[in-house]
Amino acid sequence: MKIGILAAKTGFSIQTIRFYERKSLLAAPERTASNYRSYSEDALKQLLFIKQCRALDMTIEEIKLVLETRANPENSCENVNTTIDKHVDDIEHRIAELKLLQETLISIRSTCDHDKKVKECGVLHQLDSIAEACSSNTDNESQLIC
Amino acid sequence: MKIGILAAKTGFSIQTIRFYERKSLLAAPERTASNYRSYSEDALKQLLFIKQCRALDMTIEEIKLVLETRANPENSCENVNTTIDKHVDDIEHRIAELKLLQETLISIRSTCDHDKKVKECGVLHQLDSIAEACSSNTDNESQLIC
DNA sequence: GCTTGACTCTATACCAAGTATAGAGTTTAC
DNA sequence: GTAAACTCTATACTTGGTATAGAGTCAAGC
Repeated sequence: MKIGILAAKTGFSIQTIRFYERKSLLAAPERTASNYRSYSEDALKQLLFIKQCRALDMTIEEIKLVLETRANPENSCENVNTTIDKHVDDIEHRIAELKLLQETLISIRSTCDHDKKVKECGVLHQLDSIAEACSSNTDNESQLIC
Repeated sequence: MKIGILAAKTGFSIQTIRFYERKSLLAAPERTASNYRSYSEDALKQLLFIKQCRALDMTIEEIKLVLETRANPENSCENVNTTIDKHVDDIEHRIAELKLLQETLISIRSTCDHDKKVKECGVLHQLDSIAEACSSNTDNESQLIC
């Protein structure tokens, strides 16, 4: 199967498939006489597996590790689980951060109703006054937003 | 004030300050006779303002827009508000995505207790079987995880 | 006057995870 | 035979910085 078909079947772009090959996430396939890549069904399965991992936001390095672990059925799957656990944790932190940011944004946004001029804009004044406060406070480390 | 002092006062690294100058986020400062950058208090305030914006996850292009808008007090502040609104929206979507991902990860993770072998690992089986299912289903668009 | 260390300068390369392009060759359909 | 569609390699670009090399500058101590 040529790369265009594989791309259509997996939903990856042709460039991304070649990129994964360069990154050793996907083995270099056979070539035709005219140097076109020729993929097996296994390559398709591998790419779909990779797709699941990417959908779970794993990095390429992490996926490489999972693929290596998976290659030997007698291996312990411990580091696969560790990878998943780490992600669950990371995502939890990220959600917390985003929620805080969301609140800050909404709070700032509430200080300007609509279509005012710059000099009257509560949003800009907020941003300025926080900056001012940080400027006069030399102890940057202890502040949330500075 | 030299760049090292400015870096210490703002919490940005020296490289980042020079990077912002290259990106036209910060005006090129005066130079000393020996070609060292020499910053004013205004540059400090500008950087602290930029810091607030970055803390709100604005991109450099967005910050540039806000700075340009801010430069003229008679301007309408509408696009500043639009920028903030867009961010609130983006973050909401991102949080929803992450929550879904979190659930998927936890669900997959629950299929492997601890220190099993690869061939018995529920996590790997899950990843595989989703990939299999996607492989036999040609209608990729309508599926959540494929 | 000389050296040492701390500071700054420019230019360039690197990170992740791809995307986009140019320019060349190949295959397929009519 | 030719045109469209496909593939190839190589390279540059994206974002928001970070890290390095190699050179120049400045202040302090001897």
